[in-house]
Amino acid sequence: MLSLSKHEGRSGHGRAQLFRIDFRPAKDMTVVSRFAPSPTGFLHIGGARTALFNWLFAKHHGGRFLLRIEDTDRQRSTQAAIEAILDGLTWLGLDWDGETVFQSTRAARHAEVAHGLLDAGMAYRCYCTPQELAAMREAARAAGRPVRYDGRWRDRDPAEAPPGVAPAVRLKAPQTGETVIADRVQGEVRVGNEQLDDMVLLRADDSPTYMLSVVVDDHDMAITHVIRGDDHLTNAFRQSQLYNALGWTVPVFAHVPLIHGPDGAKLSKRHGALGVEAYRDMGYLPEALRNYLLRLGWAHGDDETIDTEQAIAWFDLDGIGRSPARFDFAKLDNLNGYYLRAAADDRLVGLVLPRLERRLGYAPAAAVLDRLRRGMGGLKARAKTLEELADNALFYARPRPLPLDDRAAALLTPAARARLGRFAGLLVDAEWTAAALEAAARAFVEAEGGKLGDVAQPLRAALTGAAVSPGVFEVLEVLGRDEAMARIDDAVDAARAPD
RNA sequence: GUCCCCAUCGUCUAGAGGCCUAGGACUCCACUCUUUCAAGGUGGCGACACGGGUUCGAAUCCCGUUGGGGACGCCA
Repeated sequence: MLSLSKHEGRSGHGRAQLFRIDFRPAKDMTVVSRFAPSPTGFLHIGGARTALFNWLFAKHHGGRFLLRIEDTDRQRSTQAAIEAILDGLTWLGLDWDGETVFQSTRAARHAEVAHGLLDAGMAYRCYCTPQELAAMREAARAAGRPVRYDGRWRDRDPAEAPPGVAPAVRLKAPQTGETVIADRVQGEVRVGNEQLDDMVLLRADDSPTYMLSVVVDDHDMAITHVIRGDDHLTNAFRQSQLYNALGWTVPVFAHVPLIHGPDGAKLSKRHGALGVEAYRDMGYLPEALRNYLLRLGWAHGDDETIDTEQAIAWFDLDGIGRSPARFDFAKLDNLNGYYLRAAADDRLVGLVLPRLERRLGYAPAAAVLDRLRRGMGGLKARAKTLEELADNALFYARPRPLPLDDRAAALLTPAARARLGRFAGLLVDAEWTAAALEAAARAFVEAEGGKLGDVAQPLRAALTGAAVSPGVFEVLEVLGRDEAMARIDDAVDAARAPD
């Protein structure tokens, strides 16, 4: 029997020791993890992280990652939410093994287990009405006592049951001693059994409760590791009691701290508790979100940019911290910029195209597509998100004459336009590569006197309509001689137009 | 109210009693590179919540305080 104190269990060192002794899985034990969302809304960012951790853990150990939709609340579960969750996981690249399990289809099995407990005398029928229960809770709260069911039907003769009241089935939970959870993240957590009441297993309509369903399904699906948000930590005590009553092996628990908003409070919609599809729409790459979520509450030394292959090699439960982390868009942006720069140009073109179409109101022409392909290197280096990338790419897609923003207009002074006109004359039969064009520009300013910017900036304004863009000679090359000369002419001609 | 959990720069974190004058990353600032803006490079600002112990020695172990979070449904 292991008799480490709570505190030894909590320290990093002690924890490692504790689990070396207690939890080293048998050599032939295959890890089976699962993600078990309830389809009452989209796949939010916290759920996505939980799914990622489970997925990574299974991959790391060469095990299986299963998906179970906990749709036992028929009122609140929707088909749209199920699809949103599946889409979200798919977009994130978190594939699951085997068929998706729908918990609602297993109600009969759940009830069967509960009735077995009833037959064995380990559960009992409770005839309390909802009103009675509510009154009980209110009285306890008012008296400053713990709020829980008092077990009034636990040993009462069912013959005394009031007529017309359909009973719920409750577990006859231990009333003395304590229940201990050996949690891979939280350490050894214990609670006195007098703190826990007799949980409902079956409702009055014979439908199973979440508490029953989870335990039965995790057991039947042979789940070895339950990794979930630590809002479930107290549920783990009750579930542990149920496992014991059933004589089943308790899985390894790992309760991961929740993600908080920037103000430290529970993540709300305002903070970013959005569906993953919202992050997709905001222009984040799935690999960036995966990396960000991985580092939120988990660390591997000083490593920051960790691709998925590396994450699989490194991920384990010991690296998970126990304090809640706050969601930070600035860091996500930074990581997204990194993965944007690393992404293949063709892939980015595909992602940016629909965004351009939305801005333009029509599908860009083939020539534009070609420009995007060739100009992507300069474009992707300057964006944090695909939305920003699309904004910056717009000048490649817009028809002439290009609208000028204020700073670009300010750049095109009469003198600058005149200079641009003279430079354009040299361009007519120049070799059309960025390097040659830059050399030409340098030669031009050398001859005229002045800095490269004197010609490069007006050129940028003429070509892109903005004062900020990818390298102007790259833009020149990508646009091609005809389009570039036409854009320059537009700007120069405007100089001749009467004010 | 009861129970449980947490506490290192603004944020994410490294940290296993001496390698800590506390490291990295994001943000911010400066410089650099430079045709713009990014990216890159260099540097800077910036933290062990507080109080007691234990110890030759504490960010690290113990106790308490304070602050934060979570759970207390015939929801999941």
